[in-house]
Amino acid sequence: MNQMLKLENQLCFPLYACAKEVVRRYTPLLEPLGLTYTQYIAMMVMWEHKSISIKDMGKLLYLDSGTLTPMLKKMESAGLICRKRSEDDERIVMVSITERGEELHNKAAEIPSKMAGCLTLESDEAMQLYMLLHKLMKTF
Amino acid sequence: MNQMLKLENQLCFPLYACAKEVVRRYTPLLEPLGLTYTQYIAMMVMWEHKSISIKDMGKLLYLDSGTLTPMLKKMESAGLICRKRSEDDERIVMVSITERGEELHNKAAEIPSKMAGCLTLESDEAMQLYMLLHKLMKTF
DNA sequence: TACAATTATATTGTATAAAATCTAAACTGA
DNA sequence: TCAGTTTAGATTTTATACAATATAATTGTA
Repeated sequence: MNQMLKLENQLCFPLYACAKEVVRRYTPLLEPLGLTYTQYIAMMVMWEHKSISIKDMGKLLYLDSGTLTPMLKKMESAGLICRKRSEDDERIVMVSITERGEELHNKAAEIPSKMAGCLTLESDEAMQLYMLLHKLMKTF
Repeated sequence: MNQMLKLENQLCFPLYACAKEVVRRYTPLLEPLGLTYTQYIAMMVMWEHKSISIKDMGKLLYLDSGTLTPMLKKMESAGLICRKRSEDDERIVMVSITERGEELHNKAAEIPSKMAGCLTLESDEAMQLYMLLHKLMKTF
């Protein structure tokens, strides 16, 4: 049996499994905010940028319009953001944060520390992991 | 603005984004085998175990029956595996690899090295990442 | 041995994801 | 200037994922 084709010898599998499990741990923390994980990272973009095109949000989140369009429409009907075509260039849809979206920022404040408390890495290990993942991301 | 609620300060986001991008890089490599990434890791389990219950496969892959049941049915109709209820305990569905499933093992042999070639990590960095992810997985 | 609790899988509903295709708007060069 | 190309989003299709619920088989126990 090809040893490389064993799960335990794979680098990509723990990456895939860890990511899923971490996202799953977010679910109960985000539920009171009415957000899914993907919506939460979209809100992070909105809290920082206030207004941004769908294209630029897609670059930041590594998501395409097939994922973003329906999700942003849901978030709009939840009153967190609004979508409006740019007047300069009608191809571009600008997404802007609403009052209601800003209010969620306070409620979300405690989430990062709560998540950090769930994970078993020491802070130097977390930093190492952070750097390795960023280096790996440069591949893409 | 809460600095912790910025994408760039998150540990979980690069984990999530990396995992997605890596899986995306598998797609063209797996296409000739007619497999998706999730089906590929399920085949890894089958190549190693030959026969296993859905429950045990779920533990290995961190997937539940809601994901596995429909996927394994597809893989069965593709002739890669067969599903059969255990005679000892009718609740258990045993999944077994077929000839056709075994044949795919050879075709898959070159995939791990091709993927490794796509990634920009040095081998010691890859090993570090491997260990950190496994440590993180122990949280779950 | 009934019967409550547990277990393994299946089903349903909701939410991503990504590839492929489509559409309308904007750009570009002869 | 206008046909061809590019670009930004939307749509469609297919495939996960997971929570919640349902169901049938098995087990534990009074």
